[in-house]
Amino acid sequence: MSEKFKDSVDLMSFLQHNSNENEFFDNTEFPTKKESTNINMNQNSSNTLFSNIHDLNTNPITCFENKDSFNEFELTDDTNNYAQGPIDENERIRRGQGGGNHVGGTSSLSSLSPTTHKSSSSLNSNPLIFTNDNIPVMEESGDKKKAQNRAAQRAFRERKQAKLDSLEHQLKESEANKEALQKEVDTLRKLNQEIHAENRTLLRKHDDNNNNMSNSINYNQNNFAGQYTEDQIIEKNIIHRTREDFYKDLMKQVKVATESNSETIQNKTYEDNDGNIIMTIPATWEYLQKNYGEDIDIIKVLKSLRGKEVCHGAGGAYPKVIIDEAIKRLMDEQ
Amino acid sequence: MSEKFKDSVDLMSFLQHNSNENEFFDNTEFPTKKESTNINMNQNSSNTLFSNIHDLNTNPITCFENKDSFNEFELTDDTNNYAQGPIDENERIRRGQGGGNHVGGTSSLSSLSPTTHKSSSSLNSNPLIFTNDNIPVMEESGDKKKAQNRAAQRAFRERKQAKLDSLEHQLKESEANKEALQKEVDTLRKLNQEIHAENRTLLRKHDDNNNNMSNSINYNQNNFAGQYTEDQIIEKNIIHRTREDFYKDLMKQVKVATESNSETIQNKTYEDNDGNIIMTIPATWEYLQKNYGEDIDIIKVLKSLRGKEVCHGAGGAYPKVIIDEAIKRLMDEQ
DNA sequence: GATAGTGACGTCACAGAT
DNA sequence: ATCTGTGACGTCACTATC
Repeated sequence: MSEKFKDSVDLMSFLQHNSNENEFFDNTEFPTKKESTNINMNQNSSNTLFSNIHDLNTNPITCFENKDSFNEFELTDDTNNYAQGPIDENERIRRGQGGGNHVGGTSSLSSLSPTTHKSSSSLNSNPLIFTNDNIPVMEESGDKKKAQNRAAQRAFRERKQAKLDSLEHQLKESEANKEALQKEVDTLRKLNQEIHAENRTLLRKHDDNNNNMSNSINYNQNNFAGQYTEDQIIEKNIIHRTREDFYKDLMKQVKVATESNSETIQNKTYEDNDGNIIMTIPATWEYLQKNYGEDIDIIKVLKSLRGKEVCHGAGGAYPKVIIDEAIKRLMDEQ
Repeated sequence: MSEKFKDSVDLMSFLQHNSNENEFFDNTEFPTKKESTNINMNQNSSNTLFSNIHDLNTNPITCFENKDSFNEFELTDDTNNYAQGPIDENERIRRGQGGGNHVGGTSSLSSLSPTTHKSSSSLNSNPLIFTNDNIPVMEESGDKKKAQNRAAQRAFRERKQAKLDSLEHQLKESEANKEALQKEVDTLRKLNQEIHAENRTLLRKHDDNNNNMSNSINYNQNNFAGQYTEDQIIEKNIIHRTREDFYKDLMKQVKVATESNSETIQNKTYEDNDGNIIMTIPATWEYLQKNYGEDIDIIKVLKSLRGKEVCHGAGGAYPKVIIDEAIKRLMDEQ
């Protein structure tokens, strides 16, 4: 009963219902020996009541960590507000509900359970209040403890819920980011493919033209004797100019690449005759650093790669397959 | 009390504690009128007990949706397992705990609260069982309902927890994916830049050649009117030829550069504002390899250089002074 | 060593589904 | 009309922390 009305301000209604309730309680599982407890009960109830009113209403701020919790009880007075969201204190009172309906039992009874209950006796500073018969009536601080527990649980639940909400939000955001990134990857890949294709086309055309050119040169040669050297010269000039320009461009590229923090991997990465990607050691380093820099010990990988170099003039190179294998091994180890 | 031991199989211990408890319950808030309730109580308790044993133990599968819930009670028998994870049924019993400790009160009492309680009376098909005195003893289906509620709540909690776990897992995965995608984006972007630069170089080359060609074409044009279209065709061909040649040259040069291992160093070496030579890590590698490849353990040097990186977007670079110092140290060691 | 935090649970109210 | 799912809450046991 004290539990039942613990949070209730409605002392009058409690007192009103009292006699009737006693009628009912005749059939409780725990028959008590005598009377006089009625007075005790009332006394207890009011004690409990007041202590709880103090705990939960007059000074709720002490019970709750954040203002929200507090406002919960201050803002709303809608007693019909069952639908969603936290329930305000009035509503909680109105319902007189919750698992804690220890109807007809004082909290001290809990210490009587066959299970080991240390809390009631060990955790309370003033464990028991005695009537003049020296019969333990109730634990004042036991109820205090209960009030604390209630508040703690409430706060905890709120934190938990907030955490859950945040989690959900994070996930949503992460998924959105992922999608955006995936789109970007697709776009970039496509773009890459296009440019690459263009470059390849240029290359192929170049070869064709080369042939064309030599054909045409031959043709010219056939048709115009003596033009050989001139054609050659022109060709050379063109080549030469091309070379220089190329080199200039290359340098420019390198500069841009360096400045923009974009490395010149292509200089160190190539395909062998079978189409396997081969990376020189510097390229390997870059590759590792770029893609796994935070996650693995690059030097370890390089060490594990030692001796697996394929022939390469510049002091060793590794097939990308081998590198990836080594990375996988190392990551599996971790 | 029936609540207290609702889920308990330990009827004996309950009975043993019974008398003592009655002593204590003398001071409950709800003194009952008479005796004979003792028998009733036992009866009730056993009723309750059995119905709950049935609900929760002998036929637990009816209470829980999934096999996991069921196994919970089958797998573990560790009564000391407080630490984490769900508690098996034995543990639950041992504790005899939970909010539902309606000590000393039957569930029917809840309907006596001043708040409107419809459930007990309206939601139960067989609300009350009467003793031969026609005194309501307990609600058989009330307890049934409670058992159902317990099971439902338990299942719900488990689902909720599973959901939360899954959520966390999803988030983790999503984040990992995100990171991978981000890396891919970076890689692709870089690659794109490179290819694009290459493309641009090609195009510029092309334009240059174009100009060259068009000069000569113009010249030709000047000389041979009406050749315009043919010239255009030629121009196109020539342009292509030039491009291709350019590209070949590019490749050649790159190859030379790579083989001779001389060109690419400068790509990664630069001077800082004070004129100090700074080498990126790949540059360092090349530098070491080229100049000391046979004499020292490059990896050792790199290791000794660790942590001495200066700021460099591409993942670290070392002042040449530092590198040389490290080399000297290592050589002195040997 | 009192207190807060947390895990587990049971109870109730209520909304829907059946 | 009954059952199920869920939100809210309180209680207890235990741990961590100051």
